[in-house]
Amino acid sequence: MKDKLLDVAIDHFGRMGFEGAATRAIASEADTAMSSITYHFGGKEGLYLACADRIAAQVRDRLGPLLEEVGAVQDGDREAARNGLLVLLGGFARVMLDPASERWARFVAREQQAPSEAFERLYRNVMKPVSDTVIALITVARPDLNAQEVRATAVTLWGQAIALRAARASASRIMQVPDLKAAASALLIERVLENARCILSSKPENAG
Amino acid sequence: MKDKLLDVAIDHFGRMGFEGAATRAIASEADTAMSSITYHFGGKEGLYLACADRIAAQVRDRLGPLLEEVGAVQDGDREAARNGLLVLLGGFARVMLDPASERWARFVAREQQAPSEAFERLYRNVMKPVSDTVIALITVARPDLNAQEVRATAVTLWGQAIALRAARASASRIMQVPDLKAAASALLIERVLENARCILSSKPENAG
DNA sequence: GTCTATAATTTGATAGAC
DNA sequence: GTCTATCAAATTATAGAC
Repeated sequence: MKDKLLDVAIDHFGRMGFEGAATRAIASEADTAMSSITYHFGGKEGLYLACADRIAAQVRDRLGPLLEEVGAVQDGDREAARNGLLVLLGGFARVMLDPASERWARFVAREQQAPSEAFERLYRNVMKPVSDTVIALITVARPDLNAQEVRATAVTLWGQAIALRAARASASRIMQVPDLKAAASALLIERVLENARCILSSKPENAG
Repeated sequence: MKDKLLDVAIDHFGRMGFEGAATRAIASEADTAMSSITYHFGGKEGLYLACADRIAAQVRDRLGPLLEEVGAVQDGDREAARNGLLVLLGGFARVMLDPASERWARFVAREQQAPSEAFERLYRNVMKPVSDTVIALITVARPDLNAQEVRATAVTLWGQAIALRAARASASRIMQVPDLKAAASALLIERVLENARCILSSKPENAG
């Protein structure tokens, strides 16, 4: 029952925000009484934070294997770093385009715009582990960039994929399709990776 | 008074969503009575749609001059198309990083995740004019891409800049700064443009 | 653990004075 | 145009039965 409440709550909070979502409506859709929320989570705010923890756990399950796969890369092995980044970025873009990410992505998008304690948990449990790996790989792939340039590259590189979810309504209109189904998604991922190859291969005179 | 109500409403709707925002609180912060909203906008929903129109007008004022500046590019003039795109993308990224866009960006971000009639108005009045120009320019700058690849490139290219606002909380943490002030912003814009140069200059064997 | 019943607030809309 | 007063409905939290 806790899990069902959380799934429904993530959807409601994502669609209507913390204030807009009604615990009564959440409980009702989860086929239980509103007071179950008080019992399990202590109240509306406890439920909200538990949603963040659940999202973090789900995304970790999905990206964790990829993170381990690209794990450690030898210093100076640009080719390996580049390939690792492409695997990671491709996987991330697929998650962003996956219909299953729609529900929790709304929740995360709100937290990005107005971060609360829930964002702290999301950042600590998912975003930071991913970005640490990405930064390490870019440092190897682009030895010509200084530390801050590497971080800025991480932001812009991943931004391409983030926007596929964050600006999804615009993206599907620009692609002239009612929704980002298989064909359009494949094309977008291909572009993200093609752009990434170009970005990560710059300044080849320093290459290894 | 209408304008003051709209400014406050954009902020409240952006922060708490349509359901979460309270007309009473909006009116109060605008130093007027709640019934003013009924009088001027017919109700909560009328106020919400008027917010979208106001945002569209503001962004148009800001991007309009740039759109005209890069306006028409000769077919085959890759250099001009590339430069126009860099001007446009740089201007757009600056808007995304501008603290002034924070308020209305929250409103737009919500509409991207769960589009309503308000998104229609935003798309028609701002996003489409911009994307039409971008697509035309990319078509010239990258003659090796087919029509759908051009559109996908527009999405990913602009995605870099969109994420600077849509994932701002993550971006500032990754850049290790409390907020994206001048120094970090300049670095991010520089990276966006550098990446864009790389992406737009690919396949130079077809170049002009 | 789950439920019903209820208390205390808050909400959007509206009527009507000025 | 702007205000106050008021209504019906919906909100969260809580008490207490089972």
